[in-house]
Amino acid sequence: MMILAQISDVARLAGVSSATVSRVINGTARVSEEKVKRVLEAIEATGFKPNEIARSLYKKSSKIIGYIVPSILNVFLTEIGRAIEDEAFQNGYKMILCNSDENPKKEVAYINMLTAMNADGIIITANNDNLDEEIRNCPLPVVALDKDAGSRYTAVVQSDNYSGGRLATEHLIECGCRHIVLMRGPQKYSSGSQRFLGYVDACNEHGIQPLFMESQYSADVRESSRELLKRFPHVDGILALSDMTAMSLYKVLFEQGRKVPDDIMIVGYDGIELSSLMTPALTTVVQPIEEIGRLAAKLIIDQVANGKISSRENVLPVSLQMGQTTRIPG
Amino acid sequence: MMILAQISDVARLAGVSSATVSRVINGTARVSEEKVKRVLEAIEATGFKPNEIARSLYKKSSKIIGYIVPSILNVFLTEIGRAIEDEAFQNGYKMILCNSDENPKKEVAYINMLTAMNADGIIITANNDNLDEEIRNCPLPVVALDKDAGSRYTAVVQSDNYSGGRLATEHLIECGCRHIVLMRGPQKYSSGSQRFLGYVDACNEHGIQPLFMESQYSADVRESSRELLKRFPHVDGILALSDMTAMSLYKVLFEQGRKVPDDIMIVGYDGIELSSLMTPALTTVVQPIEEIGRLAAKLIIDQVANGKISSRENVLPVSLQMGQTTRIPG
DNA sequence: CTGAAAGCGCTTACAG
DNA sequence: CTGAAAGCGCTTACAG
Repeated sequence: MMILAQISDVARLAGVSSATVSRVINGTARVSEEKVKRVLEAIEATGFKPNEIARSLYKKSSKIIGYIVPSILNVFLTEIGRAIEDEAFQNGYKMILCNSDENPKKEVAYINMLTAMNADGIIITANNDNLDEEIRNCPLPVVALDKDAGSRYTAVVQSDNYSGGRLATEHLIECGCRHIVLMRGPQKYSSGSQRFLGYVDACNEHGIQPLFMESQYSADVRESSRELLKRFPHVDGILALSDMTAMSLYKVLFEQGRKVPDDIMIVGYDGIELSSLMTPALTTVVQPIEEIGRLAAKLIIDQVANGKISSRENVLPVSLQMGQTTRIPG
Repeated sequence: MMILAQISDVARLAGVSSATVSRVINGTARVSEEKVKRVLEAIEATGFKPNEIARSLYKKSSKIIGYIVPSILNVFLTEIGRAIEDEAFQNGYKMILCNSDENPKKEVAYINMLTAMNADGIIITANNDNLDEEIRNCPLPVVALDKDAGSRYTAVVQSDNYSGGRLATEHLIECGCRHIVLMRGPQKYSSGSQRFLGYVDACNEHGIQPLFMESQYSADVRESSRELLKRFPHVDGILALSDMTAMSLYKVLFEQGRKVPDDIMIVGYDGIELSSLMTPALTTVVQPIEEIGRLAAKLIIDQVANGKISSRENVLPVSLQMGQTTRIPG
């Protein structure tokens, strides 16, 4: 613990005004060579670090990007967070990670908090439909992940969920599956509805009956997995909602003696690091996690710099990564 | 996007001074009933939210706790982060998650950044020994996780690593293992050295030869796992460094046709949510993740309130959670 | 109980 | 090129 030097201490030591010190630090105006030298020495001697709070009060920007997620324990979202943080840091921004705990009140509280802190933007994966009012009233740019482009958001970044659903389904069909069940996410999100559409289209094109059941995003889906096996006893392929749920689903299949991929094949979704560390390694639809996070951060950083959003709707491509939970015959 | 009301707008509308509005908001002094009413109405009408930046400039506190971790992808640390965030939020604090990427420069940059933001404290899992200088010069309380109580930290919170190492070893011995290998973490951390001591003591008491090899904290330890099997072909029990590394280790055992728990038993470490979702469910040493995070946050919050740290050294108890990667004979 | 004033620590027109 | 002054939006002694 020690007392911090202020700009006035530096000014006094260097024999100049605070304004001059500020100019040297920010490079906002020419300062005579000699004074620059004295100021730099004084900064060195005092260990002066500008108070960012005072600076943001004037600048009306705190170089903070808020990232609001329903759960910090969702690895996919955390991996996106890592990319946001990385892009932010490279540009002199910080990221505040806000865990809404799937609690609408906490989401609102965080939006207000970030506004009150002069944050420069918000990246959000909301699980709350009644946030419209808050977002409309929010003076900051709000970038949504995993949403259809609604007028209330400044921009939307997501991956191509339709193709993802399609790709996974076509792969299972290619593997010989004929009774494919989709574990369907909430249809109010594009991740849920678009994947479903991709799945249905692929099924129809191959003369296969689409089968599905509702599922939650939580990591532990053992209960609904058991339910699935009961409702669809002939299932030979399952599209999971995420890699984490695939892991939990696999556990149930194993317990019930259903061999993967011999009896039932599984395709996960997201492509988190874990997917390849599972035993067996998971076949999964890989979202461009790094790009999603970076782009979301970049949109906000550019908006601050240029005053306008460069691209409102952003859909990034997905790909299929084959592991050991599916097998192509022959 | 819309313009924000300021305290002066509220004051004008209510026909009082800014000081009075401030008093009503903060409850710092008595205000006549009638003016309170008018102020409240004006706040409602204008949608006024106090600017936290201006407030923190005066108060020299931004109600922010910084949490610096080597990697946001370390699930154990993220679960602790969830607890910190929760405790923080309940007390009107925010948490800034700082991902140091195992980069010492980034750690220093974040410490400076948090200082410049008037953060109220820092919780850190540093992987950098040369941080002493920065921490000594840091005007904020710094709570370390996973460190021996060094004089440079304001406080330390960790779980009982010695007992953890012991507990896991005794369990494997009880399960009949006689060639137990410890995947040993960096000895500069108490998590590494204390667990090792517990392991060695337990081995010695049972007349078993301690065996170990160095390992990293990264999730993917497949390479060192293969190395382990080569160096210790008779191994019948392995203490992993974490649950994540146990998962990766299991993958290698499976690939090499070593049956778990029949041929080799595994004990993980941490007790993250994932440990029970693995197939087979992992036997692991459970750290009190929730308590660790909450306590670390509480120490900082209390320090702000009372001006002093309530407890400098904090060691929390661990427990063993049995899964399917070990089996007690008979 | 209440307002005018000073101050938190910076930055930037403004005037020279 | 440079300093005195005003201002960012609050809070709190101070005086009444």
